[in-house]
Amino acid sequence: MEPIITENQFEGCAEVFKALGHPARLRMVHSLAGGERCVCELQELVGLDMSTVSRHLAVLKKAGVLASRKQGNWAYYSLELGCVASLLDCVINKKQRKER
Amino acid sequence: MEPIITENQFEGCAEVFKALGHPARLRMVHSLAGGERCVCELQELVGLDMSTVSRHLAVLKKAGVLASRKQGNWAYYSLELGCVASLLDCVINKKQRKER
DNA sequence: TGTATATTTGGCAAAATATGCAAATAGGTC
DNA sequence: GACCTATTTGCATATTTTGCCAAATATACA
Repeated sequence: MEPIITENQFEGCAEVFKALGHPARLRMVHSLAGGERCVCELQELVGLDMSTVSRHLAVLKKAGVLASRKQGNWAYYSLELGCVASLLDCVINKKQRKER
Repeated sequence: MEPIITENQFEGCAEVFKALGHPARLRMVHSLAGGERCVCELQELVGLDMSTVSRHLAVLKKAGVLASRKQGNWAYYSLELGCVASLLDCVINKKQRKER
């Protein structure tokens, strides 16, 4: 009953973690855990160039972390991989407990 | 009661995810979830140069994911951030459900 | 002391990533 | 149609990551 993890699964999984492994992207994901936002809101949140934000969002979408929909001129992003929200809590709590 | 996440927390958290965001590192972490291993065992697992494995392990240790102890000639690494094991399961299960 | 083994570190080249600016898209409005 | 706005894409550059080889460490053993 050992669940065997294939190389493909490791790679897909690593892609998710890699996508989360950037402060700006993590901050945006955390914000999106509270509901969908448009790119301009996220841009204001992280304070990077709009084009840079757009690229970060593309990374997260490609990894399967986010979904997006277009409405008029705006693009709205939302959390697709729901468990990511608890991942964040988990890591923050663990680290916290150690650091103080 | 809103838990405010500081910039430092985001960065520490991102460092953890970043450390997990590489297939070889993820594979080693998954193996270490089953108990501590020496570097040579992990080297065999991932099939990279020993020096490369050592550096990967250093990344994980720096992020707080792994701990290490030295005994004789051998260095043993073990999982320090326990929740990481369930993170992996969480992401793999989510992705799996979507892909097939 | 010398030798063997496990691990880490220094150096380097190739590849990937991050970022901003400018240009291209796409969808609105007049 | 022309114009405005939000977003994405092309390009250039700086930085980081990855991987190996070779050298340095450290520890055990004879």
